[in-house]
Amino acid sequence: MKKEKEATTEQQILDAAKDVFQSKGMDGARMQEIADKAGINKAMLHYYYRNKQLLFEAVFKNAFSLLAPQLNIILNDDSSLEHKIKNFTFNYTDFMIKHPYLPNFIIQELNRNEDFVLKLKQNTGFPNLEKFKLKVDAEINEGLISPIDAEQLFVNILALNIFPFLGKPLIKALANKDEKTYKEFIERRKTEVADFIINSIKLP
Amino acid sequence: MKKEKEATTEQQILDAAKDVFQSKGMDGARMQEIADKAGINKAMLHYYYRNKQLLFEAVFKNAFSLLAPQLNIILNDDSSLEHKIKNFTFNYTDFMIKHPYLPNFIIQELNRNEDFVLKLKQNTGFPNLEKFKLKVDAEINEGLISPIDAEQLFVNILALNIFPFLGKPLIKALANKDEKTYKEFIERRKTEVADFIINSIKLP
DNA sequence: ACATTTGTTAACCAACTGGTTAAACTTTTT
DNA sequence: AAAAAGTTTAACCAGTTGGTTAACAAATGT
Repeated sequence: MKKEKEATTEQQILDAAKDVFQSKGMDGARMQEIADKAGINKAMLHYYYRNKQLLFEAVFKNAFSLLAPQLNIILNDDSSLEHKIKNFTFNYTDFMIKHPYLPNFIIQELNRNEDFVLKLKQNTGFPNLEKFKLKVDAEINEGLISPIDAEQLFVNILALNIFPFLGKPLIKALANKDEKTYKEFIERRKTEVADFIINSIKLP
Repeated sequence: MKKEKEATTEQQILDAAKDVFQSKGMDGARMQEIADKAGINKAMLHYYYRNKQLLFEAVFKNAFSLLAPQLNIILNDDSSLEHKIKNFTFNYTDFMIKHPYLPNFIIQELNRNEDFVLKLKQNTGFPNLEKFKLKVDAEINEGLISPIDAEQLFVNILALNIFPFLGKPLIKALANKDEKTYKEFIERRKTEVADFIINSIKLP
């Protein structure tokens, strides 16, 4: 067997499948289009991944494994809440600028098949809120921030960071933005969102 | 022609199409399933709506025409920003609890076909930000709120209100919530989100 | 050297999909 | 009451789709 090419073909398929699935979704994607983009015969897709569903799951798990570490930036480091929020907002936004299809792909497919998330939760490294909750409660007790439910705060942080990518076409339409001004708008959010959150919770 | 039944068949199709399109999206929806759900022959779909694309557009415009007035709650009334935010947050969340598929459907299909939004913008009643911007700037000048870009604020408001519905499966997984605790979580947001926003921008 | 395993292709297939057609039935018009 | 217009159905159709097969090519083991 050809060691190098073996890995390459399988990877070529995965790369092509990522492109097609992320832009068209499970239902809109076509096996033939993936094969064409990978520059190989359609039968190879089945040779390496058996069927569309398994190929899709490989792509999806890959995508989620990119997102999970981003979430752990805010959930599992030991810095102050203020630092967590600034760090996460900046990193996450920067990361998403480089992977613009990712949030929509994950949200869309998670909604299409709610049971699918159960498979992900079995993975080690699936993000966990416990440490974040403790930190929030600790800072409340120290009088550093005003009382707030940690889960609500976490969803607020996610919302403010993820929504601008999910709702890109809506935002462009509502605010009359073209691609350039939209990007500038997102760029500004790298710091503005963190300030917005911290303003809301920090005590003087 | 039968006046009553004429309207009814067309409406039955639209209702069935709404169900199927909103839960499966354009690509995942099947004309046969819509016909079955409407209890009629598949040919009738084409008789009334010509083809899948036009039927889809009818459903989509219908859905968007439900959303637009919700946005105008915050954009076009004359009350204070604080009142706008409280009013919008409460109304929007309450509305979405009753139409849970709506946000995901709109966001998903807007992302699938970015050009599609252009058709919507031609509609009269398409939400417009101008009045909201003036109000924000006015309250900044009056010293009521801290300086903030009106568009950023508006996207923040949208994000905090819409994301919890878009990211429902993700939130349920990350926070270990079942359907019941998720609903309680959303219910609390009707007031908490408004407080979170106002806390962030209001000056003492 | 040669048999075995692994990788690749072209051709094929059954099921499905959106859409059409022609005829039947119903309501409205004249 | 008959013609015209509108509504509904069953059967059909061509193109597409995910997936299979059988034969061929390349690498590997012995």
